[in-house]
Amino acid sequence: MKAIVDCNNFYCSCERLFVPQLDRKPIVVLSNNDGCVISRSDEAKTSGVQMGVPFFEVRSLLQQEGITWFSSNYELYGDLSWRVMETLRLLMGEARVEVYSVDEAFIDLDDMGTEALAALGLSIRERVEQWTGIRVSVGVGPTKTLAKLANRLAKKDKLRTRCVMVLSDLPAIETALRKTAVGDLWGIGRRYARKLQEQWSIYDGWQLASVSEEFAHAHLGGVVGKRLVRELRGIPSKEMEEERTQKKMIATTRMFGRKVYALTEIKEAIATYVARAAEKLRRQYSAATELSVFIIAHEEGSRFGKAYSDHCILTNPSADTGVLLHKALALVETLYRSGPAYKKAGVLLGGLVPASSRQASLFDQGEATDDRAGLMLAIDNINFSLPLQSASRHDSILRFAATGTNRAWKMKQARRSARYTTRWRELPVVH
DNA sequence: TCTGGGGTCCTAGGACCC
DNA sequence: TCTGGGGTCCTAGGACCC
Repeated sequence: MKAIVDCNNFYCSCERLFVPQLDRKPIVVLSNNDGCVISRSDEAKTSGVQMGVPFFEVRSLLQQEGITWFSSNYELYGDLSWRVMETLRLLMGEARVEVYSVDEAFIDLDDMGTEALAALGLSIRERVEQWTGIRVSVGVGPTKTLAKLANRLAKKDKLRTRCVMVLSDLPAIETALRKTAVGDLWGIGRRYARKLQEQWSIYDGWQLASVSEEFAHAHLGGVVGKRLVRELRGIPSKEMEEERTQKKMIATTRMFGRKVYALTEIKEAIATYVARAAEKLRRQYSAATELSVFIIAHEEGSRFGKAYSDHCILTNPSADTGVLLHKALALVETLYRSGPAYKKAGVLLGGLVPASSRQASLFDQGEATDDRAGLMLAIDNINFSLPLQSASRHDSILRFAATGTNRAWKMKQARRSARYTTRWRELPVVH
C-alpha cells in the first residue's frame, strides 16, 4: 500500500499561520504578478472564487465577500514545505518518503499490514499539524493513483473522513472510481478527458479502469496510459522513486509588471533571470551546457502572444553568472525587434552536468575557472545571509550591473506577506 | 521483378503534474 | 488595462552507424 500526504490549501494555510485572525476567514493567494488565483481557503471556495481565474475578474467579488488576498511568497511556502516534509521523514523514516511537490509526499507502506492504516493516517495528520501548524489530508491505496484518489475524496468530505481515507478493498475502490469523473483522475488532463468522453463515452473512473491495456496504449500516450489503467485496477505500475535532488532543467521566467518596449529593459530582465537561474544551478552543484532565451511579444487577439526564442550550446559547461550572462545577452540582441510591446521573458538552462566533473574543453584557454567559482560562492554566501533593504527593487545585495538599477519592468507583488521564517528582520513579533 | 536489419542518439513537440 | 511559473516523461521521426 501507498499513502499520499497532501497539505490542505497549502499557500493559504501558510499565510494564515502567521495571521491567526484569518482563521476560518476566506482568503486567496495570487500567482506571480498578481495575475490569477492559485490557492483558496475553503471559505473562499464556498464564496464561489474559482481556481485559476484572473485577479481582475474576481476583484470585486473578493471585496464584496470580504475575502483577503495575498501576493505569493515562495520563500515562506518553501520553508514551511521543508518543515512538513521533515516531519514526515521523522515519523515514517527517510527511506519511505518521496517528496512529490511543494505540498505533497508519497509514503511507502508496502510492508505494513492493512488493518491499522486508517489509524496511521490519522496520527500522521495530527502530528504534522501539531509540529508545523499545517493541516494535511492522507489518502491510502494499493497504488499511487488510487492513493491520490483516496486523498481527493478525503478532502471533499473533511468532516466525515477527518481528512483520512483508505481504499484497501475492491468494493471501496469500485465505489470511489464510479463517483469520480475521468478528468479528476491523476494523469488525465483536459485533453484526454475530452477525448475519452467525446470519442468513447468514457465518463468515470470505473469505466476507464475497464478498458484494455491496448486501448490505453493506443489512445492515452503509450506506456503512460497503460500504466495509468493498471494503477486504477490496483496493479502498482508507478513505483516509489529515489529522491530527486538534481534537476535536469532549470528555468526562470516572468511576466513583466507592465508592457516593455526597450531593448535595454529586456536585457536587464534577462540578466536578472540568468543570475537567478545560475544561483539555482550552483545550489545543486551543477553546470549547464545549454542555454535558451525567449521573449514574448504582445499580439492582438492572442492570449499568449508571440514567442521568439533561441538557444546556444556551451562547449565548456558553466555555472558562472558572468559567462551565462554574456551568452544570454547576445541571444537577446539577435531576437529583439523594436516595435512590439513585450510582456514576458525567460531563461532556461539545460544539459546539466555535475559541476565537479566538468569536461575540460579542447579549446579551453586555461581560464582561471577556480577563481571564478570562488567568486560565485562568495556572492551567493553574501546574498543568502545578509538582510535586504526593504525598499529595494532588488532581491540581492551583490549583483551584476547588467541586471539594472531602475527595473521598472518588475512584476507586481502588491501584497506579499513577510518572510517570517527565513529573514531575521521579518520575524513575527508578539506584542 | 528484386534493393537488409538492426541499432543509437538527438530533437521537437505533446501530454501531464502542482 | 489586467490571465503564473517551473518541472517531468514519452513518442515519433530523422540522421547516422555497422
